[in-house]
Amino acid sequence: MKGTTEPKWLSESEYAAWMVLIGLMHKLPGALDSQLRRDADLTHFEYAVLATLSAATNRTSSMTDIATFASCSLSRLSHVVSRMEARGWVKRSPSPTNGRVTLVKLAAPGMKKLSASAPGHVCEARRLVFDALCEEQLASLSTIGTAILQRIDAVAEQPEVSPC
Amino acid sequence: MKGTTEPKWLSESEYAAWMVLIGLMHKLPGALDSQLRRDADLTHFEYAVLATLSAATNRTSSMTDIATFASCSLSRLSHVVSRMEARGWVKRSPSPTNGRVTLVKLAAPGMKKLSASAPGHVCEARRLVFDALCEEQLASLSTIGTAILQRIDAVAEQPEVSPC
DNA sequence: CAAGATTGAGTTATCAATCTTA
DNA sequence: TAAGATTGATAACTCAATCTTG
Repeated sequence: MKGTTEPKWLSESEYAAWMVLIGLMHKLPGALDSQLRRDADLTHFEYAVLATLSAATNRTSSMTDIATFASCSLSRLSHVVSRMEARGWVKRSPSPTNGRVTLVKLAAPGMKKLSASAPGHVCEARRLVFDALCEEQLASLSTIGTAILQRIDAVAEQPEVSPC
Repeated sequence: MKGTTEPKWLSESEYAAWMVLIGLMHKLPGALDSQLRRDADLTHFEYAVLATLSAATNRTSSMTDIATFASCSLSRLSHVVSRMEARGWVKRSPSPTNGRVTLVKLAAPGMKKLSASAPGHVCEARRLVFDALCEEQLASLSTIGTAILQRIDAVAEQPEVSPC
């Protein structure tokens, strides 16, 4: 795909893109956490969980489904949901139709928390990302990001197979 | 810039791009960590520190400069460098020209560790990212990422100023 | 036994306070 | 006093082990 470049190492343009991507990966989460922590006493990950639930049917979702949406391990989610439940934002209950499944429901205080923090967070997203991009770049970002995510998901299935 | 969209909320295309970006932020670090932990008993962040030092003049750099390159806090870096020093990978010493500055030098075992783990890591980078993109997308990724990083750095300077 | 989820132990990150030197 | 860096306490994450249900 990249012509005749040596496959084991990165080309100059690849290296440049890699550095940018790594920098983005390290800085964007921190920047989002900063704003939410400062203004709403909320982790970006907690925000993501609240947002996922608010968009779900009946504001309820299973642990596994939330973990899929939020791109995290079930273990991490379980710890976080425990803290959120202790704060009264969500409520856990076993699924009536499948005893193995835990359903998480967004409670009123959690919805209130989300509503209160959403405008500031959206504003920060606009400041950090969308104000910097034109329509074309926005579409490009979606396409490129989606392609990479597909790779990550595919590799997660077969981590041991090394093509090198 | 986005025409007549309501500034407080995201448009459909913005929302789609945002979800992709968040997913990427959550998954890519984990994917890189997985490969390095499994194959080299190394965090991606530790790898980044080693790589930064290997590229520096005399394989030596100040804490502040490393933190800038690796996009992290000085505090986090200090803890990590302590662990790396305990493993014999790097060595700290006060700067002879400025007593406030700590210089970190990449030691032979650290260089060996980096050399041993680099091919596998580069391979994973290729698998996850570059194999999925054409030349044009690669360039686009650099441009877009750079634009966002500039915003993040600018906001980091003036976090309290909210334009909403 | 496998899927869904939880737990606890150990590790790493974050925040605020501190220390030293220019 | 501010820059550069470190430290310790607290909080969060990761991994492996475990538990329960289908």
